Amino acid sequence: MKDLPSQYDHAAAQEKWYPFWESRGYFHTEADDPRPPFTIVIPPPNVTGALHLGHALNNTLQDILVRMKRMQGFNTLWMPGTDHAGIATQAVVERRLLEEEKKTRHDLGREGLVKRIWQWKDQYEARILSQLKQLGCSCDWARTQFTFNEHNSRAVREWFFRLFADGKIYRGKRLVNWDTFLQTAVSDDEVFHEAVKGHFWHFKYPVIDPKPGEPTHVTIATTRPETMLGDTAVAVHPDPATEIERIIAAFERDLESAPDKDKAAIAAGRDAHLEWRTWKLPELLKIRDMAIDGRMLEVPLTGKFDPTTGKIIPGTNRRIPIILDDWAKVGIGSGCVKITPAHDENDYAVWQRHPEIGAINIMNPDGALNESVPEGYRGLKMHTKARDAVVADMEAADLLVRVEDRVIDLPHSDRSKTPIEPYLTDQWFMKMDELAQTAMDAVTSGRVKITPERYAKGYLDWLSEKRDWPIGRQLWWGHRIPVWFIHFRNPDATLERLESVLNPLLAHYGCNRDEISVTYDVKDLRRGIVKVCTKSESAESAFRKLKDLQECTQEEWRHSEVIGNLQLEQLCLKLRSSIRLIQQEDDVLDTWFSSALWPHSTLGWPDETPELKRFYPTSVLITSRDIITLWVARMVLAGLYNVGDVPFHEVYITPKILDGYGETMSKSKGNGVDPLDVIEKFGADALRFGLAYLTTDTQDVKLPVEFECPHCGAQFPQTKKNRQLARIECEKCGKPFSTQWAEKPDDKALARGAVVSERFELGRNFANKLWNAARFALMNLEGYTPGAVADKDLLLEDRWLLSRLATVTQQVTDSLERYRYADAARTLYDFAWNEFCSFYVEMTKARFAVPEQRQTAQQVLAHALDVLMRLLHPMMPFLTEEVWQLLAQVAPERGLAGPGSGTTRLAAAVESVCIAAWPEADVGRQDVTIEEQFADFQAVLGAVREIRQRQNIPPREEVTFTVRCDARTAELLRPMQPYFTQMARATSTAWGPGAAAPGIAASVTHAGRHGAMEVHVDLSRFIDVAAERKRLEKERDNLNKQIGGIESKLANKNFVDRAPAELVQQQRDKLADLRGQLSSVATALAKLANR
RNA sequence: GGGCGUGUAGCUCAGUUGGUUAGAGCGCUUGCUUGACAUGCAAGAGGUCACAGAUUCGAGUUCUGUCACGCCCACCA
Repeated sequence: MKDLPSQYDHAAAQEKWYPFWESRGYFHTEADDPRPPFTIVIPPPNVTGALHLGHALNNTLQDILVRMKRMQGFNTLWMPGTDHAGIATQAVVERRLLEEEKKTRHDLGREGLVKRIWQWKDQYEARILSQLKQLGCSCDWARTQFTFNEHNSRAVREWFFRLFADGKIYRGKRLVNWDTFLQTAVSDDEVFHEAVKGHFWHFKYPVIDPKPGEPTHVTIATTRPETMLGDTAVAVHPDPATEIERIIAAFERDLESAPDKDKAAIAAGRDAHLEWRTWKLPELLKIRDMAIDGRMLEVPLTGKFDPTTGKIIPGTNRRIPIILDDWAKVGIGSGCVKITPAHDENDYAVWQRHPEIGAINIMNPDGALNESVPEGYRGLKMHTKARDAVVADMEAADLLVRVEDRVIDLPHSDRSKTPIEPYLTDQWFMKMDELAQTAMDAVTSGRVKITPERYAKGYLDWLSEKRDWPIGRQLWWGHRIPVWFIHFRNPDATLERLESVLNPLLAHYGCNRDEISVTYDVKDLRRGIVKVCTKSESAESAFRKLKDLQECTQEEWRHSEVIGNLQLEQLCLKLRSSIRLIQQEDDVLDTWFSSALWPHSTLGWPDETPELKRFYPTSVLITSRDIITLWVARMVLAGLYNVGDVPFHEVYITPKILDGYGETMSKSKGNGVDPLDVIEKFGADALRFGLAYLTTDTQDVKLPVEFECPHCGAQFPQTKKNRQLARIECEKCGKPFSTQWAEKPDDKALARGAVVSERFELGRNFANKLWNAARFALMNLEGYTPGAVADKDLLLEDRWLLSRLATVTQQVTDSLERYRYADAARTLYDFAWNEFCSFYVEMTKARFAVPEQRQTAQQVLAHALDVLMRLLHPMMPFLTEEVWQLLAQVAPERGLAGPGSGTTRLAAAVESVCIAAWPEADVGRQDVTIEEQFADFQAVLGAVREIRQRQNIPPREEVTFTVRCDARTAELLRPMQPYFTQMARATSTAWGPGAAAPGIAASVTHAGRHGAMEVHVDLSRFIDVAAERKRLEKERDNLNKQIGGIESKLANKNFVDRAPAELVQQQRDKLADLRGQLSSVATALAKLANR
């Protein structure tokens, strides 16, 4: 034991104990285990990249809970796994493909790309799982899941099929956020807005055959001029005259009620509108009348292109109506607004109100203009070349009125970081009305409880909109939507043929009627199309077979298997004659569609597995707040729909870790922290403890980060400037290095520097403190013999420690059960450091020197260390295991029962702290009196130390002191003499009411349990009069201030009458006590004055 | 524009139902190579609890308003 290093070696402990736990199967659990279950499913990390600090936090919090519950005797299952993260993963692989091989996905083809992504997934999944293990996560690895593995694919197909058969899935034209780089729709949640510098162009559209007195042109303005090629109308407000009056009146009202400082701005707004009324309204009214009259406008640049001149043939431009719609705002610009239904959200809404204007899609999926525009523009990218061309041509045609600079909040795709184009496409949707309601009910009824509660509001607000969920993605990486389109040649006979031709063939190829679901809408049916959803892989392969038979050439047909089977051949001929096309859906499902099933699919659904019965609903979900809607809400509705029960009873939302500037950490910003860097530098225990310590009531937490130079080890703060660099130069030694998080290190050979945070020093230091306390205990447990400890042998400090230990056990358990991680961490930190180490361990030093006290001290120390390790284990698993194992070598049997029994509760320690029982609070040991008595001891000790320090008494010098206090306190303190010697090099010469102050002394007065305690340190050899006087005067002033405060309080009749009597009395006692202290101080001061 | 949250020591944060002199870690000052630990020990300095009102005997804590900051949602031809 003696050769234990004086510093805790976290790397060695991590290397040793994780494999130990895993090999013993502590993390594995079975469904037939009779103990009550406790289940958590991991929020599956995306396989896009390595884990970051946010994951470390989230998973640490889960592990803390899981480890505590395991110790509490639950059958504990923590289900691990990863998410295929459709768009994100495909995007990252495609980006790499382009960078490293200059290839696009089309060069590889669907199969080729998907194969690449699987390779990526294997690589990162392995890395992620390894990171979790290094963090110490006690997941049941044998059950590791992946959202896109075979089983989960089956679950996804099953859910889709049920929804499809239930009529909750439909396909419709919708304006979507189109990512022209990835060529897919992205959801609103995957779009971020970024302010960019842009322009506001004012164009003139000619009026066709203007009558005398009518304007010849209508002016419109746009930030996206290229969209004019898809304009199908210009809108004006139906009643601009009334509307402008209403607006002006509103300004007047605001002006009256607004505070003075805002008045100028409001007046300016009103004046602008007054001016508009004067100058713009008359013309707008004319245009309004023209709209009523059904007059048309010409959209420039949309006519027939003449290749010989390179110009538009005059008179061929598209003609569009002027329509009345209050989307057109009054008081701004000309009051007219162009309408491009296929490329703008609001214009799309206008089209819904005016279906007759139609919509023209002018864009290809790649963001270039399509054949709906004149030849000269085709193939130009919308927001770059097409825009320039349109603006140039409008200017050349003298139809550009003016251009303004303007900052535009441009939507960007979160995945590709390119601008979004609104785009009209066919998309798959899930009807949300009823499903959303069930998810809302689950929370309002309390079946699912969200902590902290405030997050329930966002959840409910979002769901209450009940917006249908666009579930399709135009990607290759993901669950392919299991739908086939069957195009019949004769629309009239569609349904009949479906049953008479398709069904027997499907059956022949191994697909039964109940494995498919058929749907069609009126529009489809008119064109002879039905959609068929396949439930199983066998149904899927039957369709592939049918598709082959339908498409095959004469030659292939002659060699096909159907030849020779007369009945089959007949059917297939019918198939070929009645069906024009069999088409498989290309889209894949939104990632969240499969994530929504996570809690039940990972437990075996759709099969009725023992796991599903045993572990579902899970106990709690721990996740971050930005996916409450995307993920949590959808899991709730999916669970209710598929299994009929909520997926979890509680949801705990974690804090968010921000950098020193309060910004979210991200790879692209370069401010992320790799948990492995922290683990390497400070240890997993330090990281975990530090994270738990930060987890207050979902406060966001700022974590300033530093770079660590790989050459000289110097640390310097990360700034907004240096974190953007791919190559960072050390501020100390000047040598360059890169960081893992830099997006593109320009030099791969560059040494990698870590990004760390000094905030984790707290945990590292704490771990080391605990390690050394344990080391001390182990050294002094030599000769430990398990045996009974009689209550009477317990000294004051033993009773104090056991009382505190009981309280701490209660507090930690309670805090963790309520997700108050920081409270639990702080409680343990304070207790272990300031009570266990600073007092108890210190005091045992004296006792180990006294043979008859040695054994009791050893037993209490071993017991306390045992309990402390168990309490700390969820937060610091490696350190506690290391200590646990060492302790087992010297004290294999230990334990202490509640009071009164007079015996120890000796028990052989179990083989790992992982599976040790969670401590139960010995409430019988809790004793307020003992704790107060101990506080008196601490106060006297503190007073002596304070005087020594203040008087600059050399540490080696012995001092003597007296304590004037009541007799009872004196009785308690007298036996503590050895501790004063050891902890303050001080010897008491008198205790009690009669103890007099030495002639020359420095004094401190302290409010004790039974009146004031005066501590006098004999200073005849050391006195520093000036210092002491200064101190006493300060003390006197402080006392006077307090006395004044209480006196005025007590003089207040209201206080005396209305405050609780108890409190008033308390104040009176306090006042008396303070006055006593004041007089002692005065006496001491007077004495000094005489010197 | 709507919602949620946050302003407490130089920095990062605690402060549970209103009730002694508002706490911790880091940093800072002073003194210590104390036989567990310098990743440590002892002592100390440092705060008008964003601001203004209200309720109350009493407000960091409750209410109203103001200012600043952050996040989410919606919108911006």
